[in-house]
Amino acid sequence: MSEREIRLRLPDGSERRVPAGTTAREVAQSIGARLAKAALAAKVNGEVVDLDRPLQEDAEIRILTFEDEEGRAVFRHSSTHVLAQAVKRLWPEAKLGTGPALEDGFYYDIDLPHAPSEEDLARIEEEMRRIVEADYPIVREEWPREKARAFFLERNEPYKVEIVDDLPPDATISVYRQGEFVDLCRGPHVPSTGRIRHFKLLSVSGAYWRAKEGNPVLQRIYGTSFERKEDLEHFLWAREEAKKRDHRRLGPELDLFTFHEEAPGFAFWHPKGWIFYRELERLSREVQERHGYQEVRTPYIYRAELWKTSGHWEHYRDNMFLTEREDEVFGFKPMNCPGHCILYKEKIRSYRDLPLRISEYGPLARCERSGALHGLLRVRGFHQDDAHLFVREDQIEDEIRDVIEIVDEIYSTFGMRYRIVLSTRPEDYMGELALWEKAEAQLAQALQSLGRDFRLNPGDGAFYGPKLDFYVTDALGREWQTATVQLDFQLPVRFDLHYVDRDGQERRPVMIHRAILGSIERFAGILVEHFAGDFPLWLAPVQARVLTVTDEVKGYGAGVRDRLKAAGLRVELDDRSEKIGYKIRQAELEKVPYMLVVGRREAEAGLLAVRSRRGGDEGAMPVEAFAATALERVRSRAL
RNA sequence: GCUGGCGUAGCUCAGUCGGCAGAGCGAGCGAUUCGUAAUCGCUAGGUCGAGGGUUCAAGUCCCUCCGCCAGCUCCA
Repeated sequence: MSEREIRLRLPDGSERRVPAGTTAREVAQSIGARLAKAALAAKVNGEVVDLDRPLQEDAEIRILTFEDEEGRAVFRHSSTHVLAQAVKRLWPEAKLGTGPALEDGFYYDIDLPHAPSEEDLARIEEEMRRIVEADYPIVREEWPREKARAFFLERNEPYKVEIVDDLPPDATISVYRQGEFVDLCRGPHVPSTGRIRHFKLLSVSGAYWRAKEGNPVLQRIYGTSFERKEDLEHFLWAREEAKKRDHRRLGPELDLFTFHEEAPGFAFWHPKGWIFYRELERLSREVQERHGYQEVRTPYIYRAELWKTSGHWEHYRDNMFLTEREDEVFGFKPMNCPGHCILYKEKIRSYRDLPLRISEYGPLARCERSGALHGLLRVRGFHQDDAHLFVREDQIEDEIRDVIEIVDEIYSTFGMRYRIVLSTRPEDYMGELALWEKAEAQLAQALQSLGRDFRLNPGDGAFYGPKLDFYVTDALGREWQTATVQLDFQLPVRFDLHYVDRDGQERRPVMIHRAILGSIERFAGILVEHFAGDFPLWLAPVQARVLTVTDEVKGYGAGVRDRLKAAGLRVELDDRSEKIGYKIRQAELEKVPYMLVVGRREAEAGLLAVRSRRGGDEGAMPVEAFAATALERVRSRAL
């Protein structure tokens, strides 16, 4: 047998020669014992494979560990097999569906006679622990189609049989074996069950087989797993913490907003919540005015004719609130763009008028399906920090750069980081190919010129234009899609928009839909959770509360409150005949940033004693000195 | 919209086998005049989500609807 050699290129650029047939595991071992121990799978020429896969050709290879997104996916995927094995041991009649990895966990859809209870989950976990202890090797086998089909048929796994039957004729059919358990699976997997040491089953819900209504409902068992115990513990802590700061609990508790069944999907903003909401709008207006945006307010109900022109009638009608009057159908606007197109058309536009930036904070309504509603995060009635930019083709790049600067200004104010995803032309695109390519190049160029990393999501754009989506990360590490920049080549055609170019010719502008906070309602909900209701001073509905120690200083307290109010702070007075500790406790629970204690000492010296929610007792100071510091924090929107 | 679960005082929850609707917190009133996270006492507070049914009797059992929750789905 000839000892053929192959060349492997490692991520650090180095190259090494090994005999053909060397496994990824052996490569990892040759790199280092630590890496070999951490190795979960390997990425060979872009394909994620088992560590035991023999390498036959020259390749780029990367050993995947839990630090890699793909490594985690393999780890979680193997976790689902441990889960499935445990369930099959406890309920042999269970029929397995599919069990993929999620971003921070996994699930397995299983046909069980009854929904597993909390106790059942505990039993499954116990069984999983035994499987992990046993440390079964996870072994890949490739089978002929008929063998796989017969095997799963015989084991009474109709869903698996269905998957086998649906695989393309030329597909390699692989199964993975661990102990007595065999699952149809493309893989790859971690080397043995002993790797899945730290896991937790989280919840159960129903899910249709293959996500198709009408199909049988399987029990979807959710769980998560980590390589390190601390990471699992941190994950579970963050989950608990998320529950605690759920905006649906904190909102009413802090008297910000409520929901009522009389108007599902629409928020009632209370006085305190509305102060917070308006501060968000104010920030948006400030930034956008500086960037040359012009705010307008357009109608919220239009004749159906308008929605036919815009294409919403065809594509979005199911999500619209429609109403009929005098034999005519009207629709409440789900978006501002058609109204802004009407504004654009009012005049003949010159190339000099562009870019034209029209912003609006008006009410929007989308009839989200009842099951989709979720506090402020998914509502039917909302407002966006919306704007439509009408630009020449050659202005796209500059304009995108300007939008990204706005995004920066706004998100840095909240101390939130974000990442950008560029989605490009889908298969069913409309419009000219040349325009698409030019626009996509400008989007990428804008990002590159600002030195921004971004992920490419090829083919995920809308049929009318490519887009940028922004995902912000909150204090618990959760990601939220908020800002979006959407190029639109179709609406200008539908509304027959044009401008007169330098040469006197009429040309088609490109429209850019963009929102930075997105739905302000939704963003408000995200912020409540991000700050756990503990808002920075500029957002706090009540910025300071004057607390009197005894009744004899009521008058002084009222005076202090009035002076601070006059200075421009949002201040309340608590002069009830309660003990100071009680008043402080209450103010703390209401998350008031500054508690200003006034007793006889302060009254005599003309001072106030500052206690800040974050810093505790900060000592006494003159009223005006406090006002000046506080106002400066508000002005700078300090965190 | 679909699957499953839930709905009792402002909030959190208890309510057994169908047999007089409860607690804590909060609220109101009164007393207390106190120095950095809970002073004491008294009082009020309910269409048990809505409608229908079974029963001598329904918070409890059955049906329909509404809302909420976990998912699915959707997200021109």
